Amino acid sequence: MFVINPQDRTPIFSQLKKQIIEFIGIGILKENDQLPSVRSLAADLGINPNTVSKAYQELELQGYLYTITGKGCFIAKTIKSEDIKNNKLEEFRRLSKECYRYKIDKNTLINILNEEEVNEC
Amino acid sequence: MFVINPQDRTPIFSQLKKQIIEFIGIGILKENDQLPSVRSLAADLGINPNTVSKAYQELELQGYLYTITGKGCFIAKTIKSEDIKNNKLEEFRRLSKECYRYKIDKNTLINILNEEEVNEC
Amino acid sequence: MFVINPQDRTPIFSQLKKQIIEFIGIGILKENDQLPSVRSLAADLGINPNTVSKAYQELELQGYLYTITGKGCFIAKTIKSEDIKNNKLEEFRRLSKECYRYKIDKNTLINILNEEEVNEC
Amino acid sequence: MFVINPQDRTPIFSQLKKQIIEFIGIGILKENDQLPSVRSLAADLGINPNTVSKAYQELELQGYLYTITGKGCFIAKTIKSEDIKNNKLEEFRRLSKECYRYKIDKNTLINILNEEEVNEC
DNA sequence: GTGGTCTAGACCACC
DNA sequence: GTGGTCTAGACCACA
Repeated sequence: MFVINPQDRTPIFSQLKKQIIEFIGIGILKENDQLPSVRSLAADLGINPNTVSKAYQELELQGYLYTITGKGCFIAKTIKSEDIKNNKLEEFRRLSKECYRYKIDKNTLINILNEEEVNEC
Repeated sequence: MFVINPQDRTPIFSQLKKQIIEFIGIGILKENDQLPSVRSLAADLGINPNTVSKAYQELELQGYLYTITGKGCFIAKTIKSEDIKNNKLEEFRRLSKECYRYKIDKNTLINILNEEEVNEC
Repeated sequence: MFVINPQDRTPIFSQLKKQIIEFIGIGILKENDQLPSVRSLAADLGINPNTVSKAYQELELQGYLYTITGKGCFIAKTIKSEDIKNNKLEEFRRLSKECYRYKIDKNTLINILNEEEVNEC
Repeated sequence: MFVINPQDRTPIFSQLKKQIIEFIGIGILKENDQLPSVRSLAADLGINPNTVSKAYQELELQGYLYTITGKGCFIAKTIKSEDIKNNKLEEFRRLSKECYRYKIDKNTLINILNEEEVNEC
């Protein structure tokens, strides 16, 4: 389900967090879905359970998960899913602004949007 | 000229590199322009000279700068400007793809493009 | 009768204990009242019978309950009610002290007391 | 400066977090004050640096601190200090409500407030 | 020097 | 079985 790239310089627990947030955003992980257990996921990915635990705990602090000790970790109310989309939109706005500063033409950007829309189908 | 945010988690030398590259891309820094000396820039920004030095060294390795010992650092051929645009476009393509995966509507994205185009004027 | 919040980080058996003690304090549960059986309460609350059992056992150890094997669990002498009030008062004193240390004004605290007194009616 | 009670069942890192938050609330720790380094505090308290680090990191996630890698940890904008007071007030309101439910008289509570106010001076 | 990450391995509480 | 905490010890990046 999740993929860790050891070459990537971003910390393992961050890679994991990012993927979980993405899966919530895309809708693969839904409210009250149970996440794999700390130990099993660690074994699957070949990493230390503490590392998985750290990812889960930070996600809990940020409100993406809730934990029931002795039972497992579960996706929190999907309100967060809207937050995730909004973050993406903010990122998009920032990047658009940057493109304009580099004097990139709006039509060039819209062409890319059209191309990728087709790829997606 | 440059702005450093020490609270930002991205290393200071990276912040500096990024801004120099951006200035080359936008055209504020042109071929053969001289950069401020390591010491003076460090003093201006209130950071360690080693940090400035590290930024300059990496930029030289990547071909953005050339150094003349005893004289200073200078911007290398501005051809890089095109590369930077292309990098931005690739980034834009990647982000668009992601937005579609999040089921964000194309019109929402185009609206943002329109809004930012106006802001830019 | 009892309410369990599995998402709450306090262990379920503690939540249960706390509510039983409160009910004794308020007078809802009186001396010699019978508590629901371990199995039925567990079924009602959708939790593990072991968890209910643990709560009952600890309460018995603390003198709040007595058990008659084969018949069930019963509330012990209600004298405990006074103790509970005193505990609350001690807690109140501790918290008041803390508020003062935080430079919170006495009038602010009295206002809250007045507001809640009205709500209670 | 900080005190760890190993007898206390609450986790060490939580005890530490709590004390730091209190110190911010009381005003002992102010905006931009530097906290002791992870290693030195760990040595002082006789605990593992990782444990201190965990406390600091959670406080950062919650907005109480900011970290400059290579320099240290610093108290964030004191806006948080208001939050801390408000949390105390909420706690006070909850406890007041509870006292009333136990049929504790308002005057009893006000007497305690008066007594503690004197002690504080 | 600073903090950040990771591992290995231990022990605990809860269900 | 679940997650939570802690230690010891290693290595890295940054200033």
